[in-house]
Amino acid sequence: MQPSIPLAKFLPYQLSITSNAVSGRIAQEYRQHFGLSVPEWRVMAVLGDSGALTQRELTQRTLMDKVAVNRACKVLEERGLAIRTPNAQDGRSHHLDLTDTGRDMHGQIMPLAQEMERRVFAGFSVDEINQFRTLLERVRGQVGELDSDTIDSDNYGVR
Amino acid sequence: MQPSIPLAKFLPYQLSITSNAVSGRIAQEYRQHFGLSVPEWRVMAVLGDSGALTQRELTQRTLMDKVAVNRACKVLEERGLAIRTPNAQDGRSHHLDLTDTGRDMHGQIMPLAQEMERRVFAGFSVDEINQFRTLLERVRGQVGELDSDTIDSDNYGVR
DNA sequence: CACAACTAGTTTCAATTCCAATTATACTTT
DNA sequence: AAAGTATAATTGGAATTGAAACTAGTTGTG
Repeated sequence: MQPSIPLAKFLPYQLSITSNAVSGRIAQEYRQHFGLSVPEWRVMAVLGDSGALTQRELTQRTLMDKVAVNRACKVLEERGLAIRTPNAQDGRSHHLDLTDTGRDMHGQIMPLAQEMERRVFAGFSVDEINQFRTLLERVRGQVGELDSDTIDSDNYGVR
Repeated sequence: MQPSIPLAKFLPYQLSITSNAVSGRIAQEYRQHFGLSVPEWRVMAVLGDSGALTQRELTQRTLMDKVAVNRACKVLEERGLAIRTPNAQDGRSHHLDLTDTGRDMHGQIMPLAQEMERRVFAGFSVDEINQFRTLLERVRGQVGELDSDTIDSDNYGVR
């Protein structure tokens, strides 16, 4: 029998708990300061950055589920932070954009995000941060590759 | 007004989507091959590694919610993969351990985990893997630090 | 143009997750 | 040893999530 890795050494586990810790902390800040959930925050960040978009485009850019995007948009609209205007090119969708209030909030939100990023990566050199970013991207690319083929039991454990 | 980072460049976001991609992929494998959820898998991994433990100890070692641990244990017991025996030292808790069947499955599970890890990090050098591990640990430590103090609005945006 | 196939957005429902309350036992203090 | 406090496990219920169904509008094809 092979010696089994302890869970704590298992990289996907480390990745998961680290990500949860960071996300949890950030979610807490957004909630406290602005009463925004993470999906709501993401939609605002993208809208503030690109101007009016459809939900479809938001779904692509945030990599969130379309249901999550839809709910976030609904909340933002109800709170008067965003507004939907009809899409002349396509009657099924609308353009979503920040209102003035929303744009104001966006102006406050982004510095908080940057401050959080700065704090979470405090003590990292610029090189380390770039390295980290690169590694994350490569991992993600790798998972994308994997998604085509499935592991079968004749196919693992042996090199 | 400060220029706002596009969401895609925001490190906590990159961390989150990468972690989700990896976790999602791994969850899928466990479900397909063994019908196990991630919490169930984690409990099995730890038990197979350390021998009998109480739920409290499992909660500590997996960093999961105690409810999640409790439910995972219940399922494992029902499936005959683990068994609870009374704890002579403390009548409130029991010792949880893998059954022979559970131990068998553990023997199959760990190679799959290792194969997944290998695939996700295929193309990484040993140095890069260690680097990545170290960076993750440092980030997590940093978030722990942060958890004591809260950001207030007079306190960010300015270096 | 009519019909089929497709897509954006929304709703519904079921599963999961998370918090708070509960129960049973253990420990501490007087 | 009785009373109060603390802790392990469990349960119940509310909130969140995601998959699939549904609606309305669009695109492509004969």
